[in-house]
Amino acid sequence: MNATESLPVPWDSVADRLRERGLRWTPQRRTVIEVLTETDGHITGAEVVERCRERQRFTTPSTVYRTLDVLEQLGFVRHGHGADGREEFHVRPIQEHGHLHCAECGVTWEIGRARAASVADALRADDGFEIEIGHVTLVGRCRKCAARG
Amino acid sequence: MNATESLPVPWDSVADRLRERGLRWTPQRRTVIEVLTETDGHITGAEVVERCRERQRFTTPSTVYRTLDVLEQLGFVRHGHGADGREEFHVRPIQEHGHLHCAECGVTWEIGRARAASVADALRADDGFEIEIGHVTLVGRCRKCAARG
DNA sequence: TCATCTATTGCAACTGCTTGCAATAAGCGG
DNA sequence: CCGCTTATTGCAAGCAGTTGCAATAGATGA
Repeated sequence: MNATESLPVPWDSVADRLRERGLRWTPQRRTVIEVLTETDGHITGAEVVERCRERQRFTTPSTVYRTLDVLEQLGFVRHGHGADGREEFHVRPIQEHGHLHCAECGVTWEIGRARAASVADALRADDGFEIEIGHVTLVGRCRKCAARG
Repeated sequence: MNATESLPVPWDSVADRLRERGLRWTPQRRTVIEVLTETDGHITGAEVVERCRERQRFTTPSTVYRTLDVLEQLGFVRHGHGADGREEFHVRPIQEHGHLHCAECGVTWEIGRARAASVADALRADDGFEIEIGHVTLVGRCRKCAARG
C-alpha cells in the first residue's frame, strides 16, 4: 500500500490506536505485544500464552486470546488455522502468504504472494470469491509424495 | 472410477474390511456407522458423538473419534476442517468437493469438482502440489461482500 | 486529585478433541 | 465350546480455546 509496508510495524502506536477506540492500554496487553514483537511471522495461540507466562507468571489464557482478538480487529495480527485446525497467528508486517502442507510427509511450507495469486485468480474467476490465502493451510501432497503414491 | 460410484456405499462391507486387516467389529463401531449411513454428506465430530449417544447412552467420545480414524484409514470417510478449524467429516459416497466460507457474511457453500479443478491446476502448476480440496474450508469474501467492502 | 463509567481481567466451567492405561471382549485355533 | 492373544473400550486427565460473570482498574471529566 505505501512505502513503509516492509518496515517494522509501529507497535508503539498500539496504545493510541486502542484509546482512539475507547479501548484500554493495560499491562496484560503490553505483555502480549512484547511477545508478538519478538515473533518472526508465525505463532500459535498456545505459544503466545506460554511466552506471556514466561514474562508474567500469572497470565490467563482467556486474557491472551481476547487480546489477540482485539489486535486482529486493529489489524496488527491475522489469525488462521494450521493443517490440524489449530489457531495460528500471522504477525505483521509479514507479507500476506499462504501455507501448503503435505499430508504424507508432514512438511509445511509457504507460498508467497505471486504463487498465491494464481490460486486467488482461479477462485475469483469462478465465483468472484476473494480468498484470504493466509487463513487456512492448504492440505494435499507435495510433488515428491504425489509422484510416489 | 467405476459405475457404482454414485450408488450407496457398501457400508455392509465394513465388518469384513475391518477383519481383513485384523481389526474388530464391535457394537460401538456399528453405532458410529449407523449414524454415518444416515448422514447426508457432512457431519462434525461432535455431532457424530451426539447422535451416537442418542442411540447408545454411554457412548464415549474417545471411542467415536478413534472409530472415525479407522474409518478414514479404510476410506469410508474423509476428515477436514471448517472455517473455525473444527473437525468435519465427509461421508462417502459424496463426490470430492471443496468449501468456501465468507468471513464477512458467514455463509459457507460448496464448490464441485469442476470449479475445484481450476484451483488444483493453479497449485499443481506452481509446485506440483496436489491439493486435497476437501480438507480445508477456504476463507475469504464472497462476491457481494467483496464488492461492498 | 478524585469520582465515575465501563472496558478488562481472572476465575471457573465448559466444548471439542486427544492420549495413556488397565480392564474387557472380539475372533482365532484347538 | 474353550482359552488365548491382542484390538478395543472406558476412564481420567489433559490441551487448545471459549464464555459468563463478578471484581478490578484504566481513562475521562470535574
